[in-house]
Amino acid sequence: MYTIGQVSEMFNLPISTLRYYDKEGFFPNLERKGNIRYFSDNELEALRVIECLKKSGLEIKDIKLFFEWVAEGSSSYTKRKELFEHRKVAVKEEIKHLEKTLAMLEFKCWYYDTAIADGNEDNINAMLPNNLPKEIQEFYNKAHK
Amino acid sequence: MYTIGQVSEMFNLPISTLRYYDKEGFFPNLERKGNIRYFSDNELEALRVIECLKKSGLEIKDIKLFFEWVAEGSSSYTKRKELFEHRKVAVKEEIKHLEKTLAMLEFKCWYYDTAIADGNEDNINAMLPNNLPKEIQEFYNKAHK
DNA sequence: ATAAGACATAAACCTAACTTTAGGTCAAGT
DNA sequence: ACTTGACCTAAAGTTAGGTTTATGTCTTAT
Repeated sequence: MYTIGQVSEMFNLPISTLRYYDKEGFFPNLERKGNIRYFSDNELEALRVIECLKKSGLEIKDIKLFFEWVAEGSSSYTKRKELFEHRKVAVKEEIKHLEKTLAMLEFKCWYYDTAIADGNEDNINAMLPNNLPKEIQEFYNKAHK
Repeated sequence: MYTIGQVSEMFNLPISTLRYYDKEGFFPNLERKGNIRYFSDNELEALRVIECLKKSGLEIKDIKLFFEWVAEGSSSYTKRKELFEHRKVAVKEEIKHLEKTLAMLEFKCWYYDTAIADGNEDNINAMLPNNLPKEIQEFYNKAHK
């Protein structure tokens, strides 16, 4: 059993955020003793799920919906499974998008390394868009496709 | 040369967003003929940089700063290079975080597959936290570390 | 000549996800 | 007795990043 202050430290989340999540109904089984919240492992796992779903791109109102499904019991297993499957697809796409972003960043780092060495961007611009060094050309193409 | 409507289609961005970016100073060399904007390859590349920096987690006000550095010319090459290096680190961290998220999603998919097959969560709960099937245990550990 | 469609501006408006404020309870230490 | 520190609530406030609205211009097709 943990107080809200302890959970705040453990998850590096402001106390106000934990209260907000509670108000949103994310801890339906949270225990209280004399108005004070006590978090159990149950709530810690709920917090991990919240962070996971949030990171996957789900909005708070839809995470709320998920916790309503949990409250419905075993009849909602299939719905819950499908939610996680869809989130998996979304996260995989997001990672791909970030890898494209990374390619642009690699290109730009090379660009400025070269510009610093040359003192100007003339040589680089002469190589664009198809005569860059092999490895850099790959970054460039990935970032521009 | 492209009109704002064409660029909007090409980048799948609302016209209002392009005007907003312009107002923020992201297209310092944008040409106008009789008050109408004409976007060149220059501005398209600026848009790619904006999307890249935004995706990397940079705020609009800091992207603004970057375009001010560009306007300063070659004296800001080093600053610009450092910005891209830092963004690279940030994106790599973000990808790692998403991979952890993905591990949680994989675990949850298995969890509900099993719950659906069993009709309840009892068997699963008996395996937690250390006696899961090998592959699933790895997802679980990654998601809970 | 008039209606439609693409362009323009300034300024007000919107939304999500918190965060802050103002006020209060309660237990422990000095 | 009183101050400190951790907890509580309800309600108002904040912020980023656009988006919408109201109004107007200009060109082109009917």
